[in-house]
Amino acid sequence: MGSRADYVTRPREWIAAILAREPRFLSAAQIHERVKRLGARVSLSTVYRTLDYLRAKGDVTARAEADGEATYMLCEPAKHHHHAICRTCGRVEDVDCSATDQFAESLRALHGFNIEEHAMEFFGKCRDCQ
Amino acid sequence: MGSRADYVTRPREWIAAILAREPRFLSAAQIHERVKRLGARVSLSTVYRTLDYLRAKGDVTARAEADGEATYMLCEPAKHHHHAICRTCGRVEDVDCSATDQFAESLRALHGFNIEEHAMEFFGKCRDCQ
DNA sequence: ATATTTGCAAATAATTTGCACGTAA
DNA sequence: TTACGTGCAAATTATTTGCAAATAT
Repeated sequence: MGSRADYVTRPREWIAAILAREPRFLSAAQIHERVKRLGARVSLSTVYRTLDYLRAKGDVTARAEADGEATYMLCEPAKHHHHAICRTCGRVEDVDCSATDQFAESLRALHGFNIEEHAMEFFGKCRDCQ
Repeated sequence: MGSRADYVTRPREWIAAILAREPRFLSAAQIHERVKRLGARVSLSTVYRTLDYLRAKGDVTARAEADGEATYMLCEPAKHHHHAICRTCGRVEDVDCSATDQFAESLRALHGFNIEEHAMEFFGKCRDCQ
């Protein structure tokens, strides 16, 4: 059934290497592309399975793009934080969330990131479901 | 090419009626289901096309669920606001974003909504792309 | 030696599209 | 009448899965 041995294999090393050098969310197809460009032959299904494996390990965060395509990035969700995503190049900066109001300011000061738009979602229990 | 006549048709009426009575994000398949339950026969492709049409009109907002499935809700994105989504029933409350820090408090006070988790995303230009 | 991982090809699932027919204006 | 909308079936796209062969331990 599920794996529990954590074998170190070539495909896993290639995929981890790609993720390690790109601070942006990449789709399975994009990762597959880049692995091939590095001269390795890894099947697309292995890319998917490896990404699931890394996500289960807590090393990778997944995101659904607007069109529904899944994208992945090295990032420990355990440490609660948010993302500043560049509209032009996709680069992701981590942002902590201690002082919500200072976000914009600290983003500009610390990361040189200029917010043009933001989206927030709150999850919890509504009036009727408490 | 694109439509510009806005015909009022049965399928559009059914679908709008479903959306109007559900304050939660619904998938195309769910909407299709409900329309059928009301005794109407509308094809799934028409559901998709109608949702696109309503989104283009600015009446509907779309969202990608965690698994990538698209969901839709009546909601004017023109008026910038955020969403509080119930983890149990999916009910969505609109939240304005004037005073970020008071969100949690005003959500509890105004909507009886208890935040358990939140996600934020910032879009803009990073250092290198300004 | 043996449990895990991989590749390949086929299976799914969500969404889109071509086209002939139906319908609102 | 005629431009627009719909249904149906087939095409696409992203992702998953079965299984035999390859590989890490």
